[in-house]
Amino acid sequence: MSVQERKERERADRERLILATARELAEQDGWDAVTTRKLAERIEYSQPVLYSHFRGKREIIGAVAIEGAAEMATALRAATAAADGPRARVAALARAYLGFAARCPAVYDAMFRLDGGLPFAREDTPEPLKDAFAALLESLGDVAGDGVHPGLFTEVFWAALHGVATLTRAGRLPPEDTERRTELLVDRLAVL
Amino acid sequence: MSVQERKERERADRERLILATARELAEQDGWDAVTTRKLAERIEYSQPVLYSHFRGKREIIGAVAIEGAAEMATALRAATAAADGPRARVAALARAYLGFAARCPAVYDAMFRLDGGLPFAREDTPEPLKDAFAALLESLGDVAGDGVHPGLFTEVFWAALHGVATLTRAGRLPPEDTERRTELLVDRLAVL
DNA sequence: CTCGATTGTCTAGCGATGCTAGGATTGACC
DNA sequence: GGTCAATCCTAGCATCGCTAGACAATCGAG
Repeated sequence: MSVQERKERERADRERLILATARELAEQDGWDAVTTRKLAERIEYSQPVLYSHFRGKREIIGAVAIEGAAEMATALRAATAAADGPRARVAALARAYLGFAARCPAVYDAMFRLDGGLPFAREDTPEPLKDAFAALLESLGDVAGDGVHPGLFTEVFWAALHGVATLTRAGRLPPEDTERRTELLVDRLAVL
Repeated sequence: MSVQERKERERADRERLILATARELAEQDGWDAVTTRKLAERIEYSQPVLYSHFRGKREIIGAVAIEGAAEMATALRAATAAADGPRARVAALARAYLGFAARCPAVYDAMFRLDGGLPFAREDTPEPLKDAFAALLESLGDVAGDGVHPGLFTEVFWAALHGVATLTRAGRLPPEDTERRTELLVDRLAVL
């Protein structure tokens, strides 16, 4: 069975290579620049090989989104763990979220802007996506305020962060005032 | 000079037809379905005619965005004018904004999600875009709270609405609780 | 060790896309 | 009516995501 195992391992390696390369290309020049041809050339295989791993480009985006969700979750938890006091924790969360969006715009797009064919806000939502939301909920649930459902509050806070992130990157909001915007957001939305 | 005038009039008519058709197609099946071929066929001209009016698809999207901004501005002003009291006015504004985004998703995408080649948040930003922001500012400036710059507050409120609108339509947020989310947003962000 | 069968990979190509060059046709003016 | 410029269309380019079918490598049975 060792031959089989080696093959499976190699296949898994190649799949990781595909995702890493796709991500690299996307971060460099955006997802439109991630063509199946360019991707295939980079991994030194022909195009059809990609389709033996993923149904198509959409599924590649979806896979990157899941990867990214896991990373975001740990980034958020790391940021909030280092802060003390609810105010500082929420502020750290917001900064970490926007920092992730600014640092990895392609991954962020895969997660929240593009169609990766993933189910959201459902039972069959992939675990990493649920967990990323859970990471938000952990810090935001406490500051939802009386009579406000923590999940709903988290959704609203998340949406506000998402709006700032996307509008900023799309050039709709000047990036200089990001810090003041997050301060305002934290101070107004969170009940401390 | 009457011949010239007629020609210019016909040209302007055709340009309006192009935009209306593009918008119709986009609202039906999304902007990806708005191909230059399909668009040309619908207006009963050949493809190159489109390029005598617009530099390309991007510029068509930009033109639709400008149209949409004007409509959104009037929709927002109509909604806020009918409300009395600052709380009701802000709530009406939020509802009108999200209503517009839900009713005209393609136009909304053209305005805030896609690349229409338009400059934003600058001096040379097209007037309708500035005016749409002004429409937001008119109702939100009063509830920014002491010591908070009205423009900054408007940006944040807008970003929050934008986040709710896009995440909802992308299937990231269940649409049922939209009303509760806007209530929360209004109550927390606005200083009454 | 040989020889089918299976697995893996690649070449080549399909239908679409946005966009454009260059020829044809129309229509205004003298 | 003839000339010329403006107008429009046919045809095609490069590129896209994706796939069929040929080819080569590998495996297991005799």
